[in-house]
Amino acid sequence: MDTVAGGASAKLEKTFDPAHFEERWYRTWEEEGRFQPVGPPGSPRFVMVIPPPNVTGRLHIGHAFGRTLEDILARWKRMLGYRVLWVPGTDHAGIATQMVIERELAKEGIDKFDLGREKFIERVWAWKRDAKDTIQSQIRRLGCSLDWSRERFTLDPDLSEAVRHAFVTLYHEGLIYRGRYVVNWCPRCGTAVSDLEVVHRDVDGQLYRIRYDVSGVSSGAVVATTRPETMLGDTALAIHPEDPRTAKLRGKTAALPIVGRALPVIEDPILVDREFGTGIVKVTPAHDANDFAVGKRHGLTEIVVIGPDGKMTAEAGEYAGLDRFEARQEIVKRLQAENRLVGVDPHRHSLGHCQRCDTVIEPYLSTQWFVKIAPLAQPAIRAVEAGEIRFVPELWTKTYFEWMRNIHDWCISRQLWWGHRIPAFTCVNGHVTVADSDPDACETCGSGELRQDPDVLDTWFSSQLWPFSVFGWPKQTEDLEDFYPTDVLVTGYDILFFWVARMIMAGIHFTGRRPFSTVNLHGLVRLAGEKMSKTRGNVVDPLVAIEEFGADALRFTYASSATSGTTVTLDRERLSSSRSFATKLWNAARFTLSQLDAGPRAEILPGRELSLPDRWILSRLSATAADVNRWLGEFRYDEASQALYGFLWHELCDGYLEMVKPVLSGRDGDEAARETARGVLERCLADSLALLHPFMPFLTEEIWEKLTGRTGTLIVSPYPAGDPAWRDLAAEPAVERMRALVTRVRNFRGDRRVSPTEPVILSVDPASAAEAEEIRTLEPLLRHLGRLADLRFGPAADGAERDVVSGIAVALSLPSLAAGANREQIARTLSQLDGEIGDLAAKLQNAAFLEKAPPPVVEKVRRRLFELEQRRAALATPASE
RNA sequence: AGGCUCGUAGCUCAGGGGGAGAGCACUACCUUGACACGGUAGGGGUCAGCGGUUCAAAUCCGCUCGAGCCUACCA
Repeated sequence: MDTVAGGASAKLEKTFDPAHFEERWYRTWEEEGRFQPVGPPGSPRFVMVIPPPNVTGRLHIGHAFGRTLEDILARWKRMLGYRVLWVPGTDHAGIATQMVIERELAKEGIDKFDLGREKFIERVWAWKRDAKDTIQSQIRRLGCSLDWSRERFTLDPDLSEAVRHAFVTLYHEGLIYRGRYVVNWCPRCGTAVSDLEVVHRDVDGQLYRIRYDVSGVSSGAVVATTRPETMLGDTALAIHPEDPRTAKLRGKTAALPIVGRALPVIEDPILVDREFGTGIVKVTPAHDANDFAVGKRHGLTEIVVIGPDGKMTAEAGEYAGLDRFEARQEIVKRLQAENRLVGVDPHRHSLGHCQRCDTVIEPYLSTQWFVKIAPLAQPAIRAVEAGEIRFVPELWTKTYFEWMRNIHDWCISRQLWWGHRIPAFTCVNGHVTVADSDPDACETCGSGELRQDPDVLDTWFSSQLWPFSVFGWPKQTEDLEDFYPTDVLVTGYDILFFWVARMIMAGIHFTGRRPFSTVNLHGLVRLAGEKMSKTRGNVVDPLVAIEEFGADALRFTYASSATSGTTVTLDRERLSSSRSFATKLWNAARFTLSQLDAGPRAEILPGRELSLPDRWILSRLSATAADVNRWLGEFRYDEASQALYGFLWHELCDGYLEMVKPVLSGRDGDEAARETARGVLERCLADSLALLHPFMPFLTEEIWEKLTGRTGTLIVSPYPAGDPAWRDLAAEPAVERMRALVTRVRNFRGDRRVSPTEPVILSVDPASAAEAEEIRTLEPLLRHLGRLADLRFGPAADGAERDVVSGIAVALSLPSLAAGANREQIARTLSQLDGEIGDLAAKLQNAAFLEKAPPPVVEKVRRRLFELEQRRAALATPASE
């Protein structure tokens, strides 16, 4: 359909089909540079960086949720006149992506070691290009207004340079060190992982009690362990220095079963809990972080018996080559045979699993790189304490402090191929050189024989630089100057520690400034009660939802589901209801456009005489606009979308549209009123489109074009703030009273089970002249909407049913049918009234209430009691039939 | 083991010291010229339980029960 520019005469298709225009509008916006910041540097700006999705495959509905919220903010701020920049990009996601490629290779029967590091990395790059395209097209379909000309990838040359510079800087500051420690090791992934990448889960295991012989102590020493296979690496037994139960073991030497090694009995008050088990602990420094610390304190040997592949090492003697869990069974069997197994008890305990592949994590002694984190954490804690960075919802502040104040050093080296190679070079003499560019010679001894560390960095080491590396840091670029620090970061709370906390630390450390001022943490998306997660594979593609319901409906569903809680439930019913809402808007627009066949009229409003309904809907529009702005300012997307839903559907469509249909029909011959109503209608539609645009950009832009004749300009049109001059505190209650009267009439028919078209006679007996005047003004509407046979002023006629509505005494009757009053219904209402009247009366007899409650509250209770009593009196008066 | 969050209508969830709310679902009626992805009206809740503070508690405090999440080196 061709568009007609310059008038509001264009028609909308009868049926609403989002697929018809969504892609077209995205293309238009992009071609016209709407996603790029416009305006001179220094003018008010709004900057966000996307949380870069992993290039592991496709976007799932959780990502789409976060991006929708960001786009709502971006579009809102853009319409408010800010210079908006939202930077897109993707994350190489080291371990996650490497796993995906390994799986792909496995399908082809290829082992990555046969392929070799370089060829493997080539494969990943090829994969990455496809995945990036997929993700980008998904984000486009969602309508996100990202500036694609600035798209970044964490492995881009300049971003890699930033990573290297960060590493080198921290190293020279003494904040990165290399050392041999027990780390979390995933035998399947073949790499160390950080504490955060270990998922703890309770599992049912066994606690084995094993007797070790001790020279001079006939009973020996019984130790308890959940991991008998590690005993092969025992190098001591430990007791508490003040435990009388184990005092006889002091200074003795034990013999390690199976192996026969002599184990000193050491005393360590930190390791040994006197309350637990036998009070004797086997010490395995190479396979337990606590034992490692004890080993350091007591100078114990570290014997590695489980290798990086999870199999027993040569140190394990006859068990060498066995898988760690097989070895456990064999050792238990052997101990049993040797009569050393004193007992086995079921034992439920927490066990670490690999976040990526769920393999049981092995504490493994190896040489790794670490970030000394405490000096970085301090300023990051202070920034939040000082309010320079704010979390929304606020409750996350506590969680942040909790973690930051108990933070541990961060293991950043990964034994992977996909990622940023660690810029450390070791010479033949073992000296380490760390530099921004590859060194030719060792900086200590000048040796030219250098070998770069084969490991790569934890993905999050590069992600933490994202808010400034995307702008060219460490170079002092214009972009960095202009767009950093950013304003708002929107992300899921699940990466508060992984990413947000680390960005705050890195941002402050490297740039001296907080990376953003507000962190909006949203909940995690569940679909039909099922938990979403990348590794579980039950992800749902947002494109499927877009194809079925339209991007606008998906977005509106996200917005209205975005409560401040920790989970967001996405279900089909909700999507379907959002689509209905889109359809409702479409049809309201169709109707409005059909009334505006001679061009726009909103500008004629100033100086015109407005009817009560006109004043009412403009007042509601103004209030709604103010509310939406306020809610968005508080990141309450749910409240904002609800306000719009309520206004558009229940006030504009159900209310105003129905009220003005008689005027618009022209049958009453009041041309001036008709023109005014058209103007009001146009104003309401235009502002509704603008208000809804951040939530439903495609549909609103489509209608906007038909309404204004301006193509693709809604995205940069001003966002309605809610004109206070339109607030009308007289029109609102007047129209609402009238609506209540109409409802009462319909209700009356319903009680009597007569047709909605059955004429009813309504008598009203206003208490004041002002009220009478108000009702007379609204009389045509009351007659029309209530389908009244007659509207009479004065006391109730014989046979009528009496009531009080909004303080107005009314009487209802059916002229045609002698339908008797619905006694049951009335009796039920009366008993409800009696209950409430009793409560209120008791309140007013309570001296303490009268004395202590604020006068307005007391007054309110009085008024309400009065109204209820009026109603009771009216209803209780038997109609004189 | 600690910490956090949550228990409100059949479902999903807002609200949060003074008259229990929304959307969906449900019931009845309505082919009214924007819309049946519609309209009109209606039913439905001792706001998890117990105790406390208060003139007043769904709302604040404590405890109990239940659910979820996070952190943690208990052999």
